[in-house]
Order: sequence, then C-alpha cells, then structure tokens
Amino acid sequence: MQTENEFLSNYKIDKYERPSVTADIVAFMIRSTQSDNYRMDKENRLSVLLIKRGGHPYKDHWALPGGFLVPGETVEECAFRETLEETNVLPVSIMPIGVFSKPGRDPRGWIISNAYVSIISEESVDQKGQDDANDAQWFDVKFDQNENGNCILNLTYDGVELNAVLTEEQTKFGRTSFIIKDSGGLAFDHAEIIASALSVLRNSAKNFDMIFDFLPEKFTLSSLQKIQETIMNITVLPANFRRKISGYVTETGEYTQGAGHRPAKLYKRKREKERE
Amino acid sequence: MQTENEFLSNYKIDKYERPSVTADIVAFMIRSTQSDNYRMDKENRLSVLLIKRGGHPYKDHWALPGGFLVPGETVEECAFRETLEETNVLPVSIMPIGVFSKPGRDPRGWIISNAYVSIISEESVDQKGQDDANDAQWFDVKFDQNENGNCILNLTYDGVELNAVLTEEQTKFGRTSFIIKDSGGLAFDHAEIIASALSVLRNSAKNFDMIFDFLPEKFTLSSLQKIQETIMNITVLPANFRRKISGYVTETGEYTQGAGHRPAKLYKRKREKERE
DNA sequence: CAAATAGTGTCTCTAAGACAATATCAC
DNA sequence: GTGATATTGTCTTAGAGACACTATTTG
Repeated sequence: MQTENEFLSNYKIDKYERPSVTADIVAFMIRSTQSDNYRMDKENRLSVLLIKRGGHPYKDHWALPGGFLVPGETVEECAFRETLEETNVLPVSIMPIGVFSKPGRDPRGWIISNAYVSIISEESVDQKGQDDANDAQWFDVKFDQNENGNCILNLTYDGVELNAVLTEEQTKFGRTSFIIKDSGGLAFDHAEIIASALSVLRNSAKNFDMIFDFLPEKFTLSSLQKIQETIMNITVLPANFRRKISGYVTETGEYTQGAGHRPAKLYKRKREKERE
Repeated sequence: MQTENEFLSNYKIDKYERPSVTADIVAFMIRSTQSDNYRMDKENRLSVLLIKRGGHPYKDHWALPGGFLVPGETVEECAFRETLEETNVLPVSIMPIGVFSKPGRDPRGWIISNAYVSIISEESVDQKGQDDANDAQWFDVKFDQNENGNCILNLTYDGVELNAVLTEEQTKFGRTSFIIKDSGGLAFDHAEIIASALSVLRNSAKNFDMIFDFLPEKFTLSSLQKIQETIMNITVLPANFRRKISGYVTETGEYTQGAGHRPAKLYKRKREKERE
C-alpha cells in the first residue's frame, strides 16, 4: 500500500497528452475625438487592441494580444501580464469571457484559450505612450446585433477595415455565444472571442460594473454617461442617468473649468462597502 | 522565407511546458422528501454530487467529479462527458463557473480546472438508477453567507458531515470568489469551487435561467417556485411568483391529480423565441 | 447674448411586494 | 366539513422613462 508521498513521487504527469493554454485579451479603450466646435463635448468611440502577427500562423493577420500560460501563475495573472506587456498599462479590472477550445481552432495544434476583457482608460495609455515598434493598434469597433441573430463586427483603423460576420448561437445564463460565418481577416477564432467580449461588456455596463475603469479617478457624470452610451449603443436622458448612478458615486467638491459652458462637478467612484 | 505550411510542419508544440487541464463538475439536484401528512407537499433539499476518492492524492476524501480534457473535445464537451459518466444522466444545461489555476492547488503538479455547474432533475436520476459501486453520493447542501463575508458550507450525507469555512474575496461582474479558511475535509480546492458554484447558481436562479432544468418537462408553478426558494434560500409569496414567471411558461391544459387538495395546472417552459 | 452642457423637479407607467379573498380537491 | 394547496385581484411603494425647466459658463 502506497502512502500519498510515495504515490506523488512516482506520479508521471506527462503520461497523458496535454493542451497548451493561453490567455487572450480583448482590451477595450474609449477614445475621444476633439470636435470642431470649441464648446461642444468630445465624441467617444469604443476601440479594441489588435496586433498584426509577425510570424506564422496567420502571418500579417490581425489578432488579439495574448500568450501562453507559464508555470507558477494563475490564468488571471497571465491575462494581466499579457495586457501589461502589450499596452504598458496594468488594467484595473479584467473580466473572464470564457474558454475557447474547439478542436482545430489553432493550426499549431491543441491550444485552448481563456479569454478576458480588460478595460484601459485613455489617459493611462496617453501618459505612458505606446510601443509602436510592434504592430499593435487600437481599432474602432462597431458591432450590430440585428434581430434575427446575424451580427456584423466592424473594426477600422487608418484605412484598414475588417468585417467579420457571425451568428448568435445561444444565449444562456446571460451570455451569448457566436459562430463565425466570415472571420473578416481576423486570425484564429478571434472574431468569435471579440463578439463574445462585446456581449459580456454590454451586459455588465448595464449595472455600471466596469464603466468607471474607462475614466480617470475623477470624472463628470456626463462623461460617465457617454461611456455607458458608447458601450451599449444607446442613449439615455441625463436626468435619469443621474438618478440611477447617484448611489455609486460621491462628489469631490471640485469642478471642471474652461469648457465653454457651465462647470460640472467632479465625482469619484463610491466603493461597494461605503454605498447606501 | 518559410511558408505557413513549412512553419507548421516544423512547429514543436512540446517546446514549452504545458499544464494538464480538467473539467470539474458541481452537479446539483433537488431532492424531495415525502412528508408525514398525506396532503402536505414534499420538502425540497438542494444536493450536490461528491465522489470518495479511491486513490492518491486525497485518498478517502470527498471530491467533485471531473476528469482530464482529452484531445478532440471542447472543455464543455468534457464537462458533459464527465457528468454523464458519473451520474448516468446527460445534463440539460451546464454553466461555466470559472477557471481555477492557483499554483499548488493539486499536489500532482500543474493542473488547472475549468469548473461547471450542471443541473440534474431528480426524475432522470431515479429512472436510470445510479452506479453505487463507485463512491458517488448526493450530499445535502447548506450554504450560509453572513453579512461580514464569512461563509459556512455544510455538506451532509447519511452521517457524513463536511463543514468548510470560506471568506468572500471579492464580488465583481456579478460573481463572487472565495478563499478557503478550512476545507472541511474536501479534496483539493473543491470547497472554493462549490462555494463559487452556489453563488453562480443563486445568481442565475434570480432570472429563472436554469430552474426549469431541475424539473420534468411538465410541472406545476408551485413546484417551480419551491425550486427557486430552495436554491436561493428565500421565500416569496405565491401570487407574486406567478406574476413574474408567467412570461416564461405556457399551460399544457393538463392538471395534477390526487394530491389531497385543489389540482394544479401543469405548465411547460416557454422557449425564448416564443415569448411575449 | 447665444450656444452649449449641468443640474433639478415632477408626472406617468410599470413592476415588485404585501395581503386578502376565493376555488377545489381527498379524506 | 376540514385542511391543504391553487389561483385571482388589488393596494401600496419603488424605480424607470419622459419632459419641462432653471443654472452657469465662454466667446
């Protein structure tokens, strides 16, 4: 009869075939464009980080940042590490999207991907600048889910335009999964991952789960509202937005200046514990 | 310059260290106990399937059913397969809980677990019987989350009682993660996985996501209500439950009989598409 | 002052919770 | 009839959406 220690010292973990495991990141940022009119607010556009692959497979195709899980880290830590490496920014929050493990999804072999959404605030990227040596670029995102389950994922950046076509497979437990009809030039199954990420993002924007992470510490309620509207592709009346958000924020006592209109109060996020 | 095919034929996937990947299943069933009083309804108890480990590591400890991912299947398929093998029942729905990958969580080495909740209806198990040769048993579940973040997970079966103590780590995106203070005799980090599963289950029971899967095709609204109450550990007034659920069900025209009180209409689930 | 955003008050409608009342069966 | 569940109706309250109105700044 073996003891546990004897068992473990004889245990050969490489007896069975094992997959490679990656964490892939759908990093979202909201970028604002200066308007022509000096007193009008900036416009917001949702954007996602893609990387032009320098090597095989899918050489010269655009892909999500990500990388292989290494010993001694959790999958979540791997996602944080990869985001940091690609954006130079440690994201405030990452959110699991799902595990993508269809056989054949990677021509190199048996590779399963754990996908995460990460939220990057525009100011944190501007501060640190970005490594343009690698082919990392922020693409503007349009994602239309029409009523009969067909979806167009449109990604554009400086003349480059990717159009992926997907169908909604099923919505279960508040999450929708997609099937790729046309990858639109995206590498691997990354169109599917991005669509799932957008679905998750929109869902969690409903209850303000992560909209704060797109902004600096202090923000106006209008800017917060625009974030939610940009993500969810909706518009809400300011009065109603203020009422709903009021429990999640606190005033700082500070105001914006020089905007060409009435100054706005700056707010901070109210942490869960302090609320109510 | 290599072509993609040349690259792939030279690609050595075992160049890097890889983890073993498992799918672990938190299978829930709701069991009813006959009451003494002929006209009173049965009582419901939430139960979870555990297996007494026959070999090292954690020999003779209770653990979740699960197994290693094999080539050619998705992680989700692996979860379905493992549930079928352990319960003889193909679950209607499985729901991802998360990836558990803390280094050291398995003494055999680098093993990461994808955890799923699966829902088993009592009648499907009774029909097919169960393989009692292996040490698989359904444990009654009590899970109390008190206000300051300390939780007791209580599992009982025929004299066996496991008590795990956990603390809530954080609630993000509607999901809570836990840290084990005392595993209560459960193998690996399975106390943490079960706690997360219960948290996910309770959350998705709110919007009726999976409560139907606990019942046969035709059911009464009272039985459905009891399922929700048992999972969420709450009570609601029948009148209000009926109003809320009304959009999700359709009448069959059939009635229950011989229950010692007014017969109840039998309902079927209304599929998403047909609703409204 | 004009144009823009900031912020408040209030009306309506809907959904949720509480509760009262009635219906129907097996014994 | 009794005791149990089944089912319907209504009152109250909380919250969401719509909308009108006021406030404040800069060119």
